[in-house]
Amino acid sequence: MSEFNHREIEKKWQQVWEENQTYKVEIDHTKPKFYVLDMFPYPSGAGLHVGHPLGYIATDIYSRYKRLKGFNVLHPMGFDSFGLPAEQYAIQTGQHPAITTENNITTYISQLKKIGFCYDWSREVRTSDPNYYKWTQWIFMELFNSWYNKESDKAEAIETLYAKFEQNGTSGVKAACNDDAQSFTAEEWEAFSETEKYKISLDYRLTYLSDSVVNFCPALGMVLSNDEVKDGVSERGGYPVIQKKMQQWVMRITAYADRLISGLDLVDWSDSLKEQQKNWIGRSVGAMVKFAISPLTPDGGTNTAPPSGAGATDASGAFIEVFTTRVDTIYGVSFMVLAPEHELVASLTTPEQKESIENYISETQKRSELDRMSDVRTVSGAFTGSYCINPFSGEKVPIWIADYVLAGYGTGAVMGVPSGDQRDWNFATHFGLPIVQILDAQADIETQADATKEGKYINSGMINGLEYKEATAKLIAWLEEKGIGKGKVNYRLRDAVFARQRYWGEPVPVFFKDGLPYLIDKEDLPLVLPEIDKYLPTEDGEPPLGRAEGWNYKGNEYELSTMPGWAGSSWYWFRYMDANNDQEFASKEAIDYWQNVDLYLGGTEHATGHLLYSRFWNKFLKDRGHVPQEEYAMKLINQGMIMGRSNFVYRLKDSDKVTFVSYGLKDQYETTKLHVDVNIVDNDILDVEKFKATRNDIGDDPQFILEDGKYVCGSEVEKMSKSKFNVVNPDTIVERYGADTFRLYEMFLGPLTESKPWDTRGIEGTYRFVRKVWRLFFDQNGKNLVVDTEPSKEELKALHKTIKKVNEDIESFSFNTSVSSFMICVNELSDLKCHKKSILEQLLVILSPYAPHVTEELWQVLGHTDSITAQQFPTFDAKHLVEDSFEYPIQVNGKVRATLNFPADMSKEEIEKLVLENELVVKWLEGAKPKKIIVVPKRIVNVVI
RNA sequence: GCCGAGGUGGUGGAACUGGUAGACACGCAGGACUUAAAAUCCUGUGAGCUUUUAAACUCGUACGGGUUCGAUUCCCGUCCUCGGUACCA
Repeated sequence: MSEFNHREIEKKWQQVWEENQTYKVEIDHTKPKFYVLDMFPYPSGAGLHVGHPLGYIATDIYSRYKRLKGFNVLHPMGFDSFGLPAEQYAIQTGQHPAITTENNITTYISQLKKIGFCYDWSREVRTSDPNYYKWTQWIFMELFNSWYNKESDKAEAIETLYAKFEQNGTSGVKAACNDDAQSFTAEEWEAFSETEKYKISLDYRLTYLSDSVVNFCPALGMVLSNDEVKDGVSERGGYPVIQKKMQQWVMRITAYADRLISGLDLVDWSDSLKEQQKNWIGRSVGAMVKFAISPLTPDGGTNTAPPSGAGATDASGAFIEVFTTRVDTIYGVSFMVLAPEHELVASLTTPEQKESIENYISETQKRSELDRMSDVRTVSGAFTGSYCINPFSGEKVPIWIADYVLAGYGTGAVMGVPSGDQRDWNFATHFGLPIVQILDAQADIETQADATKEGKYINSGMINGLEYKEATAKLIAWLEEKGIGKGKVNYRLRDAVFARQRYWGEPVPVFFKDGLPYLIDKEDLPLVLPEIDKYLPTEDGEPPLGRAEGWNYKGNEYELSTMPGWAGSSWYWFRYMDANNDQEFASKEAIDYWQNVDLYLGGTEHATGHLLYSRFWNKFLKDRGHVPQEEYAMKLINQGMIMGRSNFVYRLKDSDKVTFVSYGLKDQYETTKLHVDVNIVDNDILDVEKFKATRNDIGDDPQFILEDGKYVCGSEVEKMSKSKFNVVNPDTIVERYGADTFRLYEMFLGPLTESKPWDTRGIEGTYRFVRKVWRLFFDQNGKNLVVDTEPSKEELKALHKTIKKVNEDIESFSFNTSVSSFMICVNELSDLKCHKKSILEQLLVILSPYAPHVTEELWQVLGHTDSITAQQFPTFDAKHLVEDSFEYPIQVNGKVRATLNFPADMSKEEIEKLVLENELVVKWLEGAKPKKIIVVPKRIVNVVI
């Protein structure tokens, strides 16, 4: 084959690799292991677009590179195949999601195979496969059978908790548990029935049932994601959506909050990602404070304040508990705000306020949490009519409700300190509540809040004259002494809801008996998703699984919700280690060898979802002795998104005939901008005939106002999506330019971690590059040019420069600049007319991770019979980079203060002359403190002090 | 709103620790080869301006300030774009 034909070459080598199982990986103790993982995709119906493979190409290059460096590389691929879109499609068409998912995966695999990845496909996993989700369910059961012991700081089997209760009851037990868990003695424990004991244990287990708020659409009878809700109505149908409490399975991720923070020190992730996770967990140190409720007097008013400094809760014992990070500002409290969902709201509302409170609550129910947080400009709230007592000052504090307080964070109640918090200040100003200065350093609290911790306290009772630290300590000590509060660490992180009211997910291996949840027998795993007739909720609003006939466990009802999307993806990297094991989720031998992921690559959009949940599960599995490492992803890279480049046509408004005007002339008319399929646009020039033929919404005889006989389209960069007609399919690109060119171009587009637009035009450059590589081996007539002679100095220099650069670039994930280096190298070798075997051999090896097919082919042209994948990455030899410069010391006052570098071909005399001519520089150095010298090989450029 | 990232020619981007801004590539223009096209090769290409030429000068890294002999790079402020914001995966 002497004519370059990417189709033949790529087809041939993909076949050879498949037949020889070139990329099959086995445990091999003679080599160091290296585990490269991509975040596995959700197989959507639209197939892959050119944005998806970006990360896969990067990891593929890295894997191939590591292999050339002598590592045993695990590089698998699989599918996160449970999800909403397949279910949505099923609702619309009645097609079983398993079938559409299967089809989509088939498409994905064929698309991926065309790009020439070195995946070991024998290890493929699918989260929707019962052989896989058997183990997802198994992990769920392990979590259910565990509790978190804060003393040993790890999860333990629930039996150890029973043992502790038997010995000392709840005293001395430090557990992550539900807030309402009760206390009891060992004797009381013994007296409980088995059922009662079990019921108590439910408050401690790492998965538990809890009430949480969801978007519920009564018209659709469905729970919706925030995604599916737009402006308070459902995206589909536009029906109203309300916030509704629902009992759901929840995972106690908060037990791991501190370890999720400290574990970040063990991994090599970007600071910004670590920052995002830390902020998401949101550890804050503060205090819990109870505000006694001032009881209603018989005439409907409230009591006057009790004597100041009373502290103790009053006779009724009712109180509101708040969490605050600024207990030091407590003397500045001028109101109390509850979340509208707070459980005390109903009982606190006085008859006069009932109507306004109820109106406010119904308004709030229409707004999602995101709306409530985003919109800080609109201050809203309602007064309950009741008051509580500031335990320190004894002052009467009015109780309000407002939707800027969220039920899910802290206690769902906030003490309002308008002088120290801007949102409180806005609230107080809006409703005419007092603003009290509490620190002498607070400035200008008439116009805005000042959150300073500087200065000394004023108007602040027992802490007047103190500073922040002592004041906080004194207040907390007093609270703890009186038993009305305590210092507390709080987290923004909430326990993770582990249920979806949907069909297409893992069934939860739980049944209910006498209202209590029980696990099914492990022998009965997997609990396989049952067939149902329709994928909609039942008439009485139960999840779709409620439709399944005979869906019960030995006569007991199964849990009807399924697991969330993040379940299957929270442990999948272990499954790849031993993907076909039906005895364990992975064998001990495999886990011991592969340990954890050395390089993990995926989008930054997973920062606070998947990447937190999966770390949680990994830590849990480690605590229970199933896996060895505290963290599973040692190095993480976030690839950027590839955006689409949309094209537009401009349609005249108010015109009898359908008329489109070219981009350059559109400003002379009133036009409407319309998306046009980028696949019928070349270089921004519209193929008018194809446009006419493919659009049926433009009439029979559309008119075009052209410029220079062409219709020029406008363009914009947007997210790639079908609806924007800007999707580019990798298959088309691979067919036309080849996988090697495609791989090189994806890398050449820009830095891996940044988002960048796809522009098919630019691919010509890398296509030319690949053909230039071919031209180093064959001339235009297909004559083999390769000679086996000694390479010249220049040739070695060009090669080794590139070896060095490419090596450094791959290690630092700068794939874009290494492609540039290859281009420069090949240009230089072409200019030198270099066709020498020893140079070309090494060039092929370093290029092979990027362009595996063409290099494999040319490797054979050089007379080899083995695969290029079995080679060693060549070592860079510095001696070939001819010294361009040498050092020349600059003396100032007889002392060497600096050295300048000069081109090697300059004579001593010339340098003397230059230095003299640059007397200024030297003199300037004299008066300065030399810090650093910039070395520029070509010429003296600059001196830095 | 909050958290995180980013903004450099017509376009994608390069520039190592603060030291010649625009590497490499696309596009465009001109040329060679060709009956022609494709392919290939060569030259030019940030803006402005002076000059017959050679060449030089001024401006220029979102905007406004600051630090520095020197800023795309560091600091403060503003604007814009993207990701996340807990049931998309």
